[in-house]
Amino acid sequence: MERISAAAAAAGLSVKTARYYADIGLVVPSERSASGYRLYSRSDIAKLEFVGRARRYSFSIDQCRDLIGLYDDAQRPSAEVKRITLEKVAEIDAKLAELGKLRDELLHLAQSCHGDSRPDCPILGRLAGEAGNTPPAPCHKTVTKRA
Amino acid sequence: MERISAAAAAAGLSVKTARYYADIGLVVPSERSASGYRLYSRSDIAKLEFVGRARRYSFSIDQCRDLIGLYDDAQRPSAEVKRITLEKVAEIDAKLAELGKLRDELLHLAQSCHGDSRPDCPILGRLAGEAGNTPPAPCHKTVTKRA
DNA sequence: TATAAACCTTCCTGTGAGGGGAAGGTCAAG
DNA sequence: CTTGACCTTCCCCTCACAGGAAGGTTTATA
Repeated sequence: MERISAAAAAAGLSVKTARYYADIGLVVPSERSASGYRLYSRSDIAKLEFVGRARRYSFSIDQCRDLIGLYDDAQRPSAEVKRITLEKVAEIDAKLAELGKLRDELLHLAQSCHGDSRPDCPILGRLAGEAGNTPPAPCHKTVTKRA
Repeated sequence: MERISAAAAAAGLSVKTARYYADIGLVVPSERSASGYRLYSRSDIAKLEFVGRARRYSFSIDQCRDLIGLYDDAQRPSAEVKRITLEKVAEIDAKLAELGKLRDELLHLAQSCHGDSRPDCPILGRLAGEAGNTPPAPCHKTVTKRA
């Protein structure tokens, strides 16, 4: 039975985060000491680690709740876990598409700006609603290399 | 001089959003009616549109504040605007890299899961901290086509 | 044994960018 | 004169915590 700072450290989380997870009922330590200290069992700490990892994989707290439920349920069908994971992948894909489009448009704007000390600036012109020549066609063949 | 709902509609924003921008001093309507109604001039509405567009380009409110300042300043050097824009592009690139890595790892996990009704699931195993075979190498050559 | 340091507790506030809704004032049409 | 569509301010909610205050507990040291 570890106290909160040891448990959080073991799971790679901050004390604040561990306390928060306890408050919202995500990972509730199985015991309290006589003086009211939260006491984390080995299994509690494993759950903290689990959630920490899932959060780093960008699962939301609600999704973590689902995953912990499945993790706790020895009878869970793996299909459910796979479904949630693929859902997350789709989410990320949508975000990637949106951000990629944004990036391309902004870069296009920046490239069309001479960027000197003259006040004339096509970026502001565009933001101000000027027509601009051809709204950067969704040319997503050239993807900037990531990492 | 338009009242807030007409102004917001013209700029493609919600009334709440327009009011918020006024509250935080981002786009303050130039007049108030005798009864206290916010009254937006043509130029105020243009600024609302400007900010709306910049927000859609994922500029933060603070960045919008900078951009509006430059937009208002007829003497601004376009270099400053270009700098902010390229800064934003770099920000987005970082986000894209991070999300791309996440996506690849999650997809790798999902693909290694048979996804049937059996309880055995490598995704949960991995989240629970099992070693797993080779943490998905940062193979960023195959990027999912966006859009 | 006294005390200081290092823990722990609960409670409150703040973040970004607004959304939802209550209570109440204003304005045009019927 | 009343209805309904506007408008105002005010306050609480979101998400996933972080920061800090006030006060209790435990442990190490002088």
